[in-house]
Amino acid sequence: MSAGVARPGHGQARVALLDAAVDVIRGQGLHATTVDDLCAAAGVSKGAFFHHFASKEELAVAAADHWSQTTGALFAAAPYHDHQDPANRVFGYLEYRAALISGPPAEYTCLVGTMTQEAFDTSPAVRDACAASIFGHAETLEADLAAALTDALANGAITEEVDAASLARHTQTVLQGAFVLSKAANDPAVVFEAIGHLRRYFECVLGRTSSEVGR
Amino acid sequence: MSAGVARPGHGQARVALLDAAVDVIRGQGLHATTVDDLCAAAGVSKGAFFHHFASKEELAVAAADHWSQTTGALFAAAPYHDHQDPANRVFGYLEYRAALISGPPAEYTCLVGTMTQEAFDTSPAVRDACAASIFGHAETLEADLAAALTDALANGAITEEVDAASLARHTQTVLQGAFVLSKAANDPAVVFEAIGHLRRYFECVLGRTSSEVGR
DNA sequence: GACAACATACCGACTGGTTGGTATGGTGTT
DNA sequence: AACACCATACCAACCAGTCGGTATGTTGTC
Repeated sequence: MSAGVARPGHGQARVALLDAAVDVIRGQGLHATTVDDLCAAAGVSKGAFFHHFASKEELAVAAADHWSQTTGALFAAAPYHDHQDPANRVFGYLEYRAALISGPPAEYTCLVGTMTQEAFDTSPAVRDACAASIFGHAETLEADLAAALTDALANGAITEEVDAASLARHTQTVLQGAFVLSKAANDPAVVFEAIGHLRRYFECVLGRTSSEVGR
Repeated sequence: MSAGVARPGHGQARVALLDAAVDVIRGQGLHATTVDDLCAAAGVSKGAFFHHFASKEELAVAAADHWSQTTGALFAAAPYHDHQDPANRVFGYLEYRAALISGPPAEYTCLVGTMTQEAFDTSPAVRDACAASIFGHAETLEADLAAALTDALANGAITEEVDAASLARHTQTVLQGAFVLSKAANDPAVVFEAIGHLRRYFECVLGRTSSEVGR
């Protein structure tokens, strides 16, 4: 994804380093990734690194923010928002997540999920940035889930309404867990499996199937 | 949990180090944990460390195996196996998992889930040991789930049977994901939430409620 | 049961390579 | 010429792993 060999142009070192951080850290974790690793992957010198970031920890925080922004933009522009029915937007989100899974785990797993585990005790700043990214992304699903739930309640499809915010968080729970198992097995199949279970759960909670979602 | 101050008795250094590894690595990850950290936590010298383990990586593999054995024994002796109904054994498992959640995240989260993320690219041996632990534990749920599913199918509670092995894996997916979110938020509540969603999913898939499980 | 011979368990100072971070110098743009 | 941007050389701290040595059993022999 990132440059690698070719040296980035003038003024591009910062983003090159952030992109490299996403690639490398997802594979080997934050602490196993050295500053030199990042510089090499970004095709940038150590001077450039410390010109833009005061410390490795500051880069990690910036990488988490960068991740939030790039993935946020990706999902904001995704086609599933076009569905009229809010439930279809929810199912469309799951389909879109599945469509993003390809290649080795380091390319489709989540940066902030990986960093969270390591940063928990060693760096509150990184941990908080990761938390903001995960829970911030979950919040983008809340409105659609809430609308789908009230629709289902009005239609009589369900009798009991579960909490939309909690359901949105659960989506991230399942995906993060799927990434862990997927890395352990070194196999993307686990992620598809998990998304399938999550879709079935949503069908149950929303009292309907997802068959009408255009594939 | 482990000794800490008091020096362990003769012949106890190995288990002291393994117990210390479980505690420390769950908090700060594998690579951020130094050999000296582990020796200090175990109350053992560096010489003892390298007497028992040829390298830090070998300790990590041994710690994963140790984790498999201790947790395996814990769950094997857990009371949920006593239920007559296989579905109740499944719901009892979830209750038992929830009952284990208390204190800070480093005390209730999963060692091998934490190490998986870091070891993925850096150490295949550790990754494989983690995978064996996770998927091995999932397999202990398969029989009960399969039995509960065939029961439900026979009772007419459900019409379509989902794969028991996949469902067992999904249990671990949800728990691992819950641990990630729980560390990010530094809050055990997310885990309870996730187990609640998983229970509701099982109720849906098994076509019944879990109310009759003795609390 | 005493004693030699050996094996296992452990200690802690030391080392050589690594790593995060710095100091300084160079280059292009305004 | 001033400034942002970046490269290279370098440093001090750190860390995995080593090594000589001690202490505590264990085993066999008489």
